[in-house]
Amino acid sequence: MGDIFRALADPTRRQILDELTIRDGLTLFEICGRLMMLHGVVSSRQAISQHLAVLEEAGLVHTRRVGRTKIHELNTAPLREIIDRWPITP
Amino acid sequence: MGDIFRALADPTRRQILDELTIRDGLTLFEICGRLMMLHGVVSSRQAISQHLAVLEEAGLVHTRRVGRTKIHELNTAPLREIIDRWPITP
DNA sequence: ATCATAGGCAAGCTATTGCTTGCGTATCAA
DNA sequence: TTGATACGCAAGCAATAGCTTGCCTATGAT
Repeated sequence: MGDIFRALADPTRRQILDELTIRDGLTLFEICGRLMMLHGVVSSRQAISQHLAVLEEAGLVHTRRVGRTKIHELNTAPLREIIDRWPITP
Repeated sequence: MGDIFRALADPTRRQILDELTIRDGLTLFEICGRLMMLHGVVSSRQAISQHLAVLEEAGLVHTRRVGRTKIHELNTAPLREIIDRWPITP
């Protein structure tokens, strides 16, 4: 299992999580398109693919292949580690 | 205001937050000592000082000077941004 | 069978990060 | 006032991260 903190450290990766929060189950190309349209992200497909690999290693994204596409699904469960580790005092 | 995600990305900085969670209001030298004793961290004083600066810029640590020492206090409030941004679904 | 689509792999480059080193400043004790 | 303690500043260095480039594989359509 990878490092969720390192995965969250990159702003593009956080925007990918934002997109999956809005609309889950996107393919790589769909994520590329939405990031460019809605956030002005200009990264290449390979860059996004590498970001998705980091997110997947951290357990924040689960994937499954459907035909020649790959569906990416958000999994926020690992974020619980953060609030368990440093309790948020109001 | 700095980037809390980048601040959390480094393992030494996370251990600093751990120490402040156990015992709050430590000085730089106390943090250095406890990190070395309890976690086997071998970083220099300057390295820890730079880490604390990053944590302070991110708002995760507040400081106040007392004589010639500097008291570091944990502030977990910025962590709320994380759970607000990506709701944790059980 | 041919071609286009969706994605993977790996090497190379550049910017950033974390660390060290050396010196400087402020506070306290003697 | 002299010395020791606690910390700050800034330049330099090595490791890492993110990105690009080029080529490859697999699935689906015609």
